[in-house]
Amino acid sequence: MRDVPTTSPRLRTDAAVNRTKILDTAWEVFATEGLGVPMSEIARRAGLGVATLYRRFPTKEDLVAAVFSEQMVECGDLLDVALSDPDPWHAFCQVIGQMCAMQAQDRGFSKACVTAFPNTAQFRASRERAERGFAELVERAQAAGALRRDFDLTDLTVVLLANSGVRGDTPEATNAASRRLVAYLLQAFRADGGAPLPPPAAVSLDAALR
Amino acid sequence: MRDVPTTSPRLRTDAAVNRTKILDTAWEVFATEGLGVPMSEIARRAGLGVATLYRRFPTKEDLVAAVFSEQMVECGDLLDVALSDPDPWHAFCQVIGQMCAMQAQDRGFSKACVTAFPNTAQFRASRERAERGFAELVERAQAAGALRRDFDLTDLTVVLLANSGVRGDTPEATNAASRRLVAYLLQAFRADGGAPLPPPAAVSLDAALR
DNA sequence: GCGGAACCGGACGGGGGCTTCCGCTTCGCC
DNA sequence: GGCGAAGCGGAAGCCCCCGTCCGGTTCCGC
Repeated sequence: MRDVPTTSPRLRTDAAVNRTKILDTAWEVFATEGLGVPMSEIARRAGLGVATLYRRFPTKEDLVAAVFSEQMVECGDLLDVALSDPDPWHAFCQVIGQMCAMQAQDRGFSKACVTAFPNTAQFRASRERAERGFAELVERAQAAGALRRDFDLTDLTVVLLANSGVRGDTPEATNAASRRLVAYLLQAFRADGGAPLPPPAAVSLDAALR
Repeated sequence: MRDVPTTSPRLRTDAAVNRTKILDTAWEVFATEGLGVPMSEIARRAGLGVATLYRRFPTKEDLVAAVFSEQMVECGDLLDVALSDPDPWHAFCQVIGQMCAMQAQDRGFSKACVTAFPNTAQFRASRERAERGFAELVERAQAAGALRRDFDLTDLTVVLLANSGVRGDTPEATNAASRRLVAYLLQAFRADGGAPLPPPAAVSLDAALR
């Protein structure tokens, strides 16, 4: 999937290996440190020269888009699973929860969602598919009387943006805070209410942004 | 208040005027464009040289901290008002709503909350005062049976972080999204539930980050 | 094996932002 | 009004990061 971007004239074997190395390294680094990491650093960690990165991905944005596109596909898959769930409310909760968990665990993903990424065709496609799937899910959950009727599709964006802002001192704290937020929100999304919450998250305002 | 940081040997009148100019300009620019704006740009808009900024505020962080400290005081005042409200739940909602509104209207404020600001004494003081006040408010609201008992003080941080992540294409969209989020969260914080929501916010994932 | 093309890596250029330096100006006390 | 100190402005220094260039190396078809 990742070796055939569009209509590549087939990469030389060593180049293909390096491309994978770059993608894997970038994925890990972006997830851990965020998108602010220099290209040279990624090259260094991948054990390659900078030129190799730029030959494969002409600009940094291209690299980020490539890494991010994998995540977007993951989101789509996640939605497909949810759509085959017989319980619409359970499916709805799963989707929200898992997307937010992905965001919380991957610093780059959050930023990537918000920053400029409208340039890849594949990206647009995945995204529209996800939106359609989510709309279907919402409709089902509302029809079942589980989801409040004034829930709007744009609320998904609000949730994702809000969740992207949540960040703790450690990955664990971030996850905990995200889970806490999601639990509150799902509570609010429910037509009725009343469910136990996960433990409070140990985050502080002093948490570093980068 | 702003002319006597700690134990200043009294500023020359022109210098004091310029200091105010800097502070006002910085406040406006940070609120509008965020913290990413270069020092030179702030100097230009204030009609001053760069050196003047740096003489008054040795580092950019100092300038941001100075601007932000005014906001923090505002937060404290806001809490005092709430503490004199006879209805604890109403007061609680007001505090959450107003703090989030401040954040939503001021791009710099959100970032400033999250980024490094532990360095000013005045800042620490304001903040601790705010925390104590909020704790008091929470206790009252819980005693009145309006706020759920498993609400934790750290949830305020989660709310503020989440709200700081919400950002639309326009200031209006940002405000709308923030209001929407807050309404959902307050709904979830309530011991029971069920209240109408403000209209959905017209934000998109394509919203620019800076 | 061998030749050419694709590939690799480190050094280099360009730009932008934070911060400092220096000669000139302005204020305010006497 | 005069003089010293504080203030001012713009230019220059420094560092970091994106993106490019060139000489050497490795792969792959024949």
